[in-house]
Amino acid sequence: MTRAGELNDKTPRTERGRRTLRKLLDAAATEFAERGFHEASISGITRSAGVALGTFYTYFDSKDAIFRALVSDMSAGVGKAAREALDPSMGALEVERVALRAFLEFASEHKEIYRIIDEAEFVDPESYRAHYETIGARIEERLRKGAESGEFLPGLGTPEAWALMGMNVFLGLRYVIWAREGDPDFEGIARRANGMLASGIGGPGG
Amino acid sequence: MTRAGELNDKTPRTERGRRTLRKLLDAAATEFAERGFHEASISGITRSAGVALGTFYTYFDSKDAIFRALVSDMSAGVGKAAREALDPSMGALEVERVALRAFLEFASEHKEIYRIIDEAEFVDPESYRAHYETIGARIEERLRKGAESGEFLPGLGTPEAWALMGMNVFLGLRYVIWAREGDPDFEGIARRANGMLASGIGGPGG
DNA sequence: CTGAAACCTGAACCAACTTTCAAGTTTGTT
DNA sequence: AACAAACTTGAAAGTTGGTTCAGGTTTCAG
Repeated sequence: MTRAGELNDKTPRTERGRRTLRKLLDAAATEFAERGFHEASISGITRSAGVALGTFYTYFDSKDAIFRALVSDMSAGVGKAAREALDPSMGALEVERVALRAFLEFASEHKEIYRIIDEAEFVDPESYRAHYETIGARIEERLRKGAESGEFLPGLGTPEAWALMGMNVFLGLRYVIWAREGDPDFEGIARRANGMLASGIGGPGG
Repeated sequence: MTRAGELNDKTPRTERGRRTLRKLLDAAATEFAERGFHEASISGITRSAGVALGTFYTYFDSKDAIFRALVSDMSAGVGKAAREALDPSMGALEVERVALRAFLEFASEHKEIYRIIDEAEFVDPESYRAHYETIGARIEERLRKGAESGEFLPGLGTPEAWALMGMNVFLGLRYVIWAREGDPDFEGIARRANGMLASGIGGPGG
């Protein structure tokens, strides 16, 4: 089985090997995104990578294995993109606005990532869960800091973090994956979500 | 192909036929929920339904077809459960709290539905999208009414509706599907989400 | 009662993929 | 240059499971 390490021994030792591995991963990303895990075929991946079928097994033990490798790569990529957009000098609310905007932009440029991570719910449930738990924890930590600085209410915790994460994910689903003609731009969406987050939707009596 | 109608002609004409159809649908729900679409097999479904393999094709054209039939059944079921919990005499904010609570309760009692609807993203994308667009539209309509009565801010629209839907779905994911020892109960979750919705998480300066 | 339509049966067909493997080529080190 | 390890190749083995079908059984209207 070999989980966790996943290095397994199949790590390439030569320059050529590293190039081939990368070609396979890139081809797999496209293939899985376009056809979905089950429709995608290893021969499709190797064809599109320009290598022979058997070569695949030099680098991965199975179709599942390459899918898992991809998910963990991508999950890391999402986190990185978010962190890079943020800046410690921002206010807590501003951080949330910028994070959402960066997320929408990133999703828009890497739609394939989203299909693949979503499909992980079925192909590799553990990674899927780990992905959201990690992001959720990161958001919760931001809320805690915001409360500490007095910008947010005290007592915010896991439920608020997951609610916020769900907001972001569904705005991505609607305005990136299922975007329509005439939809507001990402900045506009981020602003509205941020307004909602700041003071809710209740009237002045709130 | 035959979409939409899906009656196709395979509708049973006799009492025995209707019974067999029901047995197949029930067996399929269990089978798909436990194993997922691709791992599930038609022979598994027929075995668990207690009929011969060939009988399956008396009622459905393919594995996809029975999956679609299931998704549309279940999507309707979710909507019905939500509507039944609501009551026109409730205030707008109260409606949202009760709706979330009902959703969490329903999800908790029908976890299989959630796995199946989620998998529809890959097996039957149109139904998946239709499912969320329908719910989103329903929420948007509730927000509009709340704004009209003055209980909600004016100008709420699709972004707020999808944000709210995302909150609910992710709270379901975390507190129903991935529930942990010591988590707050559904009422508690619904209250916290409702507080967030009412006045946001910004401090008094909000 | 009766016959036609509806329904049921399960072995066999079939297409599609994943995975293996033995033989050849390239790379990099000594 | 020379050799071992790394890498590549693609045909073929092996699975798996959806779908078909010809023949039997049950249902039910007339």
